Amino acid sequence: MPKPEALSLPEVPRPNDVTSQEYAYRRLRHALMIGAISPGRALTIRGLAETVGVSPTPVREALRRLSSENALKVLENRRIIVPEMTTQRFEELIAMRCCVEAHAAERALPYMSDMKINELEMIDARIDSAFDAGDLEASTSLNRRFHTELHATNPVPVALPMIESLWLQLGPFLRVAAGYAQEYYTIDRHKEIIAALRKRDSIALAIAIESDIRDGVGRLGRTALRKILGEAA
Amino acid sequence: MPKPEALSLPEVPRPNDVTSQEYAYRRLRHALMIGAISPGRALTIRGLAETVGVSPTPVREALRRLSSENALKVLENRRIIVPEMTTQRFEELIAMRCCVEAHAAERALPYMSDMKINELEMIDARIDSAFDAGDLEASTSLNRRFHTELHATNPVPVALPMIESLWLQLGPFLRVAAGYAQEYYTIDRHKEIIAALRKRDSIALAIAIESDIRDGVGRLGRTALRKILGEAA
DNA sequence: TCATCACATTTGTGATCACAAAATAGAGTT
DNA sequence: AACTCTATTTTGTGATCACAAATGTGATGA
Repeated sequence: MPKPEALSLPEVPRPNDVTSQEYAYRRLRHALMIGAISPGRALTIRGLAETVGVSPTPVREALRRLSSENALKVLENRRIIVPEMTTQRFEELIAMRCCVEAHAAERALPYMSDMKINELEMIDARIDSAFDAGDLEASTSLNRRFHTELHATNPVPVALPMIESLWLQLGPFLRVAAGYAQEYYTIDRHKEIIAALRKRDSIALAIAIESDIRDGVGRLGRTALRKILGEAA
Repeated sequence: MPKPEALSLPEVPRPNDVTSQEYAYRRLRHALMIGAISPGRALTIRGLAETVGVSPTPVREALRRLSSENALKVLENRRIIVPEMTTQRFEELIAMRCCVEAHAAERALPYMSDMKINELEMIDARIDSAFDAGDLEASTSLNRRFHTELHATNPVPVALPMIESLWLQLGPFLRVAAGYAQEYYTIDRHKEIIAALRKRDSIALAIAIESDIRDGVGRLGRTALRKILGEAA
C-alpha cells in the first residue's frame, strides 16, 4: 500500500548555485502561491524531503522561513499545516492588501519613469493575450510580475516582502473554489493603474489599486467562501 | 587571545518546553529589538551557537526565521548581517509603520471594549511611572506591550507580524545614537490614542497613531541619522 | 611598499543518527 | 459496538560529521 498521501509540488527551475534549502523553499513557496496545496494540509519534514529530493535539514529551514512569512502555521504539537481560511481572516487579508499595496504604489510613484510605465503596459498587454489564448498559467505568472515590477520601482522596496506575504496567505485558499484558482489573478484593473501612473495622480492610483484588489481577488474569494461555507452548512 | 569579537545577547527566560531553535530565535530577536546589536554586524552560526549554548542546527533555523522577517540580511556570500540603515530606508520604514499601524488600529477599533481601553490606559500609566523612575528598560518593554495589546484586540491580527517586522528592522539602527536607544520608545502620544479610542473616532485614532510614530521614533531616528551621516562626512 | 600566490582557518551547507514525544493501530475488556 | 490500554510507527528535534567555498595569513617577489 502506498503512503496515505503523497504531496506533489510543481517543478521549478533549479540553477546550479542555489542551495538545497533555497530550492526546497522555492518549490514550496511556488506551490502555495498558485494554490497547489489546500488549506489545512499537514506537511511533514520527511515527506517533503523525499518529494523535493533533499535531506530533512534544508526542508526544515525552508519550513521555518515560510512560517515566518505566515504562509504556514506551526501548531502546538509542532505539526506544520497550511492555515485554514475564515471569512474574517479573508476580509482582513484583503483590507491589508489594499492598505499596503496602495501605500507601496504611492511610494513608488516618484520613481516611476515613462519608460517604466511603458514596461508595465507591455506586461499588461501580454497578460491579456495570454488570457485570451487560454494560457492561465502564463497570465497568472505575468500578473505577479506586473505587481512586483510596480512595487519594486521603489529603490528601497520595504513593502515588497509584506505584499508577498499577503499573497502567500491568500494563495492556498483560492484553490478551494476549483475553477477559480487561476482565474482570480486575471480579472484586473491594470488599465486604470497605468492611466493613474501616467497622470502621476497618486489619489487615482490608490483607488485603482484598491479596485484591482477588491474586484479581482476580493469578489472571487467571497464567492469561494460562500461556496465552502454553504457546503459546510 | 580571545576571539576577535564575542557577541553577547541579553538573557531571556527559557520555559522548559521551548525548543532550542525557539530559544535561539527569542534571544536574537530580543537583542535586535532593543538595539543590542549594531547595524552591519556579521553573525556566524557557530559563534551564535556557542553564545546561546546550543548546536549550530537550531541556530540556523532561527537565523532563517529572522531573515524572513527582514530583521537580518543574507548576503550573496551567504554571510548573515544586521542590515545597514540609510536615510531612504529609514523614511520608508517610518512611512510604512504609519500606514500599517494606523490601519491596524482602525481595524481593531470595532472590537475595542471600554474594559480594554482601561487596560491600555493602565499600561500607559505604568509606562509614565517607569519612565519617571528612570527605568527605561521597563518603560520600553511596556511600550511594546501597549502597541501589541492595541493591535491584538483584533481577533484576527493579520497586521501584528508585519508591525513586529517593522519594529525589528528599526530596532538595531537606533542603537547607533547611543543615549537614544532606549529613550526613543518613550516619547509617546498614548494619551491622544486613548482619547480617540474612547470617542471611537477612527480618524482621530489614525492621526494619533501617526503622530506617535513620527514624533517618537521618527524625530529621534532622524537626529541619529544626521549624527551618523555627519560623522561619516 | 605593494602585489601575488600558497597554505591554514573559518564558515555555511547538508546528510545522518539518536532520542523523545506524538500519532496510529490493534488487542482486549466491558 | 464502544472504550481503554499497550505496542508499533511516525514525526520533530538537535547534535555531529564531512565537504566545499570563502576568508584570512604570511611569505616571496618585483
